[in-house]
Amino acid sequence: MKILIVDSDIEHNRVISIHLKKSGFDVVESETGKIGWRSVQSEKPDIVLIDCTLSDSSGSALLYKIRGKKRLRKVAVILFATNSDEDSQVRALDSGADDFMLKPFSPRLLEARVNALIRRLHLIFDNADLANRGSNGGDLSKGWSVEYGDVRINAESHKLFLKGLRADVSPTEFNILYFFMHNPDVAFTREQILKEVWGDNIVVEPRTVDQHIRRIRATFKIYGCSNIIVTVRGVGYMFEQLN
Amino acid sequence: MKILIVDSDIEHNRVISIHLKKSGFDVVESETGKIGWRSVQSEKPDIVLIDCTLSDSSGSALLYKIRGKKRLRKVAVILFATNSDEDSQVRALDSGADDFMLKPFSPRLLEARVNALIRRLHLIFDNADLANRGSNGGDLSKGWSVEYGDVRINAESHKLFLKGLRADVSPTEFNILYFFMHNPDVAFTREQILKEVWGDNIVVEPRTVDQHIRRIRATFKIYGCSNIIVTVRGVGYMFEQLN
DNA sequence: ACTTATTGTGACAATTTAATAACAAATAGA
DNA sequence: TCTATTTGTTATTAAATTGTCACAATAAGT
Repeated sequence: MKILIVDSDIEHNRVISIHLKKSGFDVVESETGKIGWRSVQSEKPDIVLIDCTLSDSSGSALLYKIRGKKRLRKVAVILFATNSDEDSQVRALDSGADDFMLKPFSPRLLEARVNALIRRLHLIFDNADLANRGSNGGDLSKGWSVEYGDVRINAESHKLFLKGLRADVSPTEFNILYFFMHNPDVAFTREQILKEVWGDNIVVEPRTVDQHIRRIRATFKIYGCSNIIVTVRGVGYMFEQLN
Repeated sequence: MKILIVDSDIEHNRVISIHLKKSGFDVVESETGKIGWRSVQSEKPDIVLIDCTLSDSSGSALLYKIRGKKRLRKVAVILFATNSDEDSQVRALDSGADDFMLKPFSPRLLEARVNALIRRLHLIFDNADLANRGSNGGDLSKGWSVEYGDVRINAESHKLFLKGLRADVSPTEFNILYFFMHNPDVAFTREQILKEVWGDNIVVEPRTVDQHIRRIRATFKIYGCSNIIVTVRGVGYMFEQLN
């Protein structure tokens, strides 16, 4: 397990680092947010520890950069702060941190929290096969039914109900809906949609997605359902769970 | 998402429960470790909150039981304790808890930590098993959001809320806001903003930033929000965290 | 007050992006 | 087979976003 520490407090840095190394972790250190950002990308750590009070850029800015990269979503992040009110603690967690610790803390406690995180990460790897069986085919046959407002979709029977009435949609339209309904309130690019619904290695023009969305919308309109698939300008489309 | 609370402190129990329910969680309560153990098996919660100081059996004993059952490995556990030294905190985490919180804490903080855990759970299931959680679920995909005063912004859904109401902004405006909200109280030059928001190698007149700021401000005005983006004369602009 | 530097404003053109429509290719059903 | 449906591509249209400028307003310095 590789841990990256981003902390400008060199003394604190050293204490933690030594302790973690002694416990068998692979430890890398950065003193500034800038270097930290580079290290995150090059070193590919499993866990990143960030001090919120960095000299050049705030820790939460680094966190936000990390969370912005899809490739880095899996890395776990623990934030530190020296003196913080509850608000900033909540904010830190809400903006994507996995844990938050108030300085000063003992290396032992840090290690305990790091280990707790690792246990979760292990579950991810254990379930990797589950997660990877994505996109095409297998995924769709599972699961029961999902319902949001007027829309109910049933995977097994491949049926779509609008306001309780059976509505007819083509297979691709169904798949798109199925995908969207399992990811409400997340905007996807056309490319992402293609990848998720069509499959990884299928080449289709991104604009094709527009057509299918259009057809789905038309069907919805017939049944008097409100626009459930919203276009997010500059991004793509999103299934919006009302309100 | 279903949460089971095991806590003999009824008052505390109630406060937490109400808050979590309001946030869309499915909440079940138990007052003793014995009942709690039965509930864990029957209710199949996603997350269990345990107060370490239960009347009949200690919380860590319940945790131990849960971790012993293979079927229950996946459930996340957060432990509470009223007055505990660091040692017991470490012990709690080492014996399998996902998180540990010192009482008293505000419901908001609890929710933030619960959400942090859920994000991890989501990564584990990676859109695949979410089908089974189905329909009624509150907003599972809350995603990463930042909030200051009247302003809340959500990266995944690309949504901006002002005073709780959905506000419409263009992509660039959104990006600027998103950037600013992750770097509160830091003044940036137009050049810096361009670099951060537009990208490294894109050539745009610095004064263009003014226009976007203007449009953002106009939107804020409509919703009666105070000037959040302040101009710093001679430098550029800054997102000011009100206080 | 005058001058200068800096920012706000409004109008407009250029650009980007999405909705629409029409059509060809592929697929499946009878 | 033939037909109807589904699917993907492309061109056109419509709409929204964006960048730029000239100029007004404002602040700062002398």
